[in-house]
Amino acid sequence: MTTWHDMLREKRQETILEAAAQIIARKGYQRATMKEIADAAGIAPGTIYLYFSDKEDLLLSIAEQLVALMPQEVPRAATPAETRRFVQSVLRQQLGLVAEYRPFFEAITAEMWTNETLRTNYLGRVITPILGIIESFLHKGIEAGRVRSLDPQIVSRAMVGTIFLFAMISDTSAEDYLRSPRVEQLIEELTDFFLYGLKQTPDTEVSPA
Amino acid sequence: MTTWHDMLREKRQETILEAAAQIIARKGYQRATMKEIADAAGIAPGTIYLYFSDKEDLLLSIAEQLVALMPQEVPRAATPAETRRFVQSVLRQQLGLVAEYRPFFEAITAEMWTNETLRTNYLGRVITPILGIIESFLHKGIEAGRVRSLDPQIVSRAMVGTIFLFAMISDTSAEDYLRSPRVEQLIEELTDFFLYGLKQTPDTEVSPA
Amino acid sequence: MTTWHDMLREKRQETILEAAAQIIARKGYQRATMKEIADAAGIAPGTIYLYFSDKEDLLLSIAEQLVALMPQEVPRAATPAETRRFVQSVLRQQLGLVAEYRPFFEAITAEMWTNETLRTNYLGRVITPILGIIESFLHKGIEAGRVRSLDPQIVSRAMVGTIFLFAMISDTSAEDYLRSPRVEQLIEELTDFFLYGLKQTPDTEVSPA
Amino acid sequence: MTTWHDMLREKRQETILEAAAQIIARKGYQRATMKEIADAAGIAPGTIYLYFSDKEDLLLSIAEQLVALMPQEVPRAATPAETRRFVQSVLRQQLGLVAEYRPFFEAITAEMWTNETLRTNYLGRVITPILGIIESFLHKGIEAGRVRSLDPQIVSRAMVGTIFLFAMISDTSAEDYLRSPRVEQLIEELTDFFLYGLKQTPDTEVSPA
DNA sequence: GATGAATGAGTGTTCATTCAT
DNA sequence: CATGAATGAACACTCATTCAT
Repeated sequence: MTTWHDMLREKRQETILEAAAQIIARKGYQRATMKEIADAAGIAPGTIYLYFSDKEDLLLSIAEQLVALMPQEVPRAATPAETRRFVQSVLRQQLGLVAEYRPFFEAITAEMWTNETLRTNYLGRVITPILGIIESFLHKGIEAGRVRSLDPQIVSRAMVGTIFLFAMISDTSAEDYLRSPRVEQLIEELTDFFLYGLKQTPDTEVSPA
Repeated sequence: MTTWHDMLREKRQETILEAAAQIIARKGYQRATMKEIADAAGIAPGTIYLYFSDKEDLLLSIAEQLVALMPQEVPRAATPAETRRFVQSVLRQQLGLVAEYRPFFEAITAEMWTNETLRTNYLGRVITPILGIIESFLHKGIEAGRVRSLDPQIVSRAMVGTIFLFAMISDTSAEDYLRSPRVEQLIEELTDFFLYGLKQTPDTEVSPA
Repeated sequence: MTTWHDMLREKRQETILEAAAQIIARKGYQRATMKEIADAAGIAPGTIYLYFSDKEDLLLSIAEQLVALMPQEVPRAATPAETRRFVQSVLRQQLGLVAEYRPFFEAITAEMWTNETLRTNYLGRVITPILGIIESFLHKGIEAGRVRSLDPQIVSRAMVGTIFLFAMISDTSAEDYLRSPRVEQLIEELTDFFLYGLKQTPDTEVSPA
Repeated sequence: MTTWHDMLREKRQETILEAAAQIIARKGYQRATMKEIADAAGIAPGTIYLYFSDKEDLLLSIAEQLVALMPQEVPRAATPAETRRFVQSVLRQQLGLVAEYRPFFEAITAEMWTNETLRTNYLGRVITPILGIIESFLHKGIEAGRVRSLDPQIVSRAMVGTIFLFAMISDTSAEDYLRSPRVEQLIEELTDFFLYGLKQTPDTEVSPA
């Protein structure tokens, strides 16, 4: 077994990937140079090619990392109270991931618009699964009468869109919603909004915790 | 008056800008070459420089176009029924703009993540005003007791995030939500979601049209 | 006779040539643009081509102007006193020409080093004639015993080199030797130097005017 | 110690600089292309940029080479006979330098007329020091009564102008005065001319060797 | 004749990638 | 394995020249 050897190799790969994500997130894929990435990783440019086939591979590997991170499950919700818990879980999980792996998300987000391969991968393997989890939950909720009869496809996208926007503005603007304890307030407000909407109705139960 | 001459010049500028937006939206700012843009506009590369100082100017001018498009006003809402109308107006207006000027939005969106100048301009002059309009509406609604006591900053961002996501996936995926009549259904569903949330409550009035 | 017409045409040619010399002298032939020259001449770029075949032609025409200016004669010197007058005449004539047509000289001087055609023309038709006049004078002077037995080719070049250097530094540096009354002092000193050299000898007659 | 490595690097730099001087001397700075220079140096265009920041740097480095070459001293002259030796030394030294590094001189000479930076550097660091040495010598000579009372500023410029002209025509024309043994004759004649001038005087001691 | 908008060939420079050490 | 010097294709931009008006 070259276990020891393999671990070293994997460690080095990770170092490079982190450096790449950092640089690409900041400057964009096109503007990031292999030299810069190598410098940030503390190695020579040529060495990158011993671990990745080319620059594009670096980008796709960053996306792959995100894919690997994505949770396959979210706590099921069976009772009405769990609808709230589900929404909170999704928000907390996703916003938490973004906060932790921000350079990776940013690197991919910035590039996906104009890179077919990347978009397919990212949307298909990162976004779509989340949408699927949410949609699936909504379906069951609607069937069980716990959720109003809304189009799950549309509502799931609205929720992901919200997460997406907060993820993005948190870094690019001064409004850092993802730094705790702000993130907890954010989750609370969004949950409330998603559950009960804008409208004041006489008997809506507001945030029953 | 060289009105005729000026119009010709403006027309040409527009042609170039449209071609540039098209190409940049598809390939990204960095990958788009001046030659390609010139070809798409049906002119020689050098001609672009008679109308724009450089490639960057082309990009900023695309952003400027978007800025110019942004509406300064949205119908005020005074009565409960108008809360619905306001949400619908915002959605219809924004989704409509995106649908019509999609290449412009896409070109800027793709580049803004890694371009400080552009981001400042775009966020500050296109996104922030919309957020402001929504926030202001929510404030008044809350004061008037028409809207539940939610954080306007957060809710406005959730709504814009939703719009943003539909705008983006509409072109890049097979799911074209913005082509009528689907867009009308989308607006209806989102309005409903935003107004009343997910939760089924015994006496929530659902979509009273 | 299109005399009137021809004069107009010639006048316009001259205007363009002066503008060209001005710009080219300042920025160099390569850096000078046809647009700049046209602007300086108060016409449109295209118009230049009605008077000159191309940019190179402009340069060669400037050289041609200098050729036309060159005097064919310099006062003969027969008596000893006239040796001084000859040297003074050459200096005054050449330095005067340079002072008056400086842009033309500068434009050509800057470009001749790297332009075969120009160099051939300029050296052959402007410099060589002057050298010839001086050489011829020296020959006769030597034969007549008025001038020491020096190599006329070499001495004539030394004199022209001196003129050349003063012509050039007069504009480029702060040392403007060509502005009167300094030029008169310059001529006087140079004449003295050329006639009697550096060396203090007991009975050398110094500047007997 | 990367001494060996450093030497290789320096050698490569020199090769590029020589190629650049060659090409620029022949075609002029503007007309010389980086591709041509690279070809002449036997490398790829991109490689030049590993040694020089840009084309301008190449030109300034050529000038810098000349600056480095300039002698700081010339033999002092104390006795009358040494006046002759001083003049000869200056001529021999300067003409020798030019002959050896002609491409460097030509490249700079051709460009300096229209390049402010270059002119300042070249005149200030190459020409002015020589003028200073000559002027200083003349001053002392005049004080000591060995040299006639001439304006040192003017005479030094006349001498440098002479050197300048021979340097230039030697390559550009068919008259190659700088190839030995002609250069020795040139030095002899010029020394004689500078020391005693044109005028035949009854008792001037001619070239006492 | 005069114009100046349009052209498109030409060039400096960057940077992903290779490969001799 | 790691290096980093060398490569050369690619691209933004300039400007002499043309020609429809």
